[in-house]
Amino acid sequence: MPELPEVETVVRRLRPEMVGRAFAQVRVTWPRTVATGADQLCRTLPGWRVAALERRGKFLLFALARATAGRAVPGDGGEPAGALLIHLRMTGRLNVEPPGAPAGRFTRVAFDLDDGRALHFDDVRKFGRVFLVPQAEAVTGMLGPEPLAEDFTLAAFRRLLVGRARQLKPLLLDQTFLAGLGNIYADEVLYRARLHPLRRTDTLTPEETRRLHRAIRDTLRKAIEHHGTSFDWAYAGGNYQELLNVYDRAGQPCPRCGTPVVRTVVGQRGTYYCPECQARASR
DNA sequence: CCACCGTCCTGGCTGC
DNA sequence: TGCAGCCAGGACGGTG
Repeated sequence: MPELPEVETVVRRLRPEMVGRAFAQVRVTWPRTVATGADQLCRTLPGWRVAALERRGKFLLFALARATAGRAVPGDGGEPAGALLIHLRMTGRLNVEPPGAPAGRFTRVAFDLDDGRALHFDDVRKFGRVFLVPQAEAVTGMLGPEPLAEDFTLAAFRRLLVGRARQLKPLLLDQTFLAGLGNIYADEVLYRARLHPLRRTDTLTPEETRRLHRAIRDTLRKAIEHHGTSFDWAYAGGNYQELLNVYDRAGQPCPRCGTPVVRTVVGQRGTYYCPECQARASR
């Protein structure tokens, strides 16, 4: 499922195709996909140009500007459109289709572009969401910091943990704590940091906190580096697994010590870890 | 403040 | 071979 590295990969792939393009007609085949209202999206988006495409957490963020007057500020003067945001959730995919391409079986929203092509939002499970808002912050305002941002330092991470007493796994999945980690990378981060998923933040030693901070950044950076290829494999059902140390590897040997990887459920989520490397108590 | 549960969805898997 | 039933999982809202 798309987490920060996958979304980053999609953004990098789409950016050269989308920036500068203007939206024409929008077609919605599953209205609930559009969290801010399908009718409003279809009415409002045509005529807006993509000024920039960024990632915030697991959101794709299309910053909009008026297609005609280059000076218009999105969201200014009560303008109804300013930012288009898309969250892929479990199975969402975005592709730029050539002119005349028909909507696929799972296409939920089709955005026609001014060059005749179309951006298709396909989503088998219909969990993905599209937002059109005057200000992106209306959607992203609740998110915690970007784990790969320069200012997400060890000191900043320590400050984030002050006064909290939470299990590590649910904490890493909490987007208001930190933006971008999902179930796969949360497990991979904890494996790399050699910390048990149920360890509580208030029991971490300074050294363990340092390891966790480093593991978050290293795991995500490495995943982004490798995602030119692995992302496609994941969706093609290929051996995406080869990049993963513990996720979905129950019973297989830990790459570090050979102990069989264990699967449990933490906070309703399948959770994989090495019972030897990630012992419950600190050591 | 924190944990836990139900909801949304459907392809793919399991088991008979 | 066919099919019923279950599962995964991100985010959110409600409850304890």
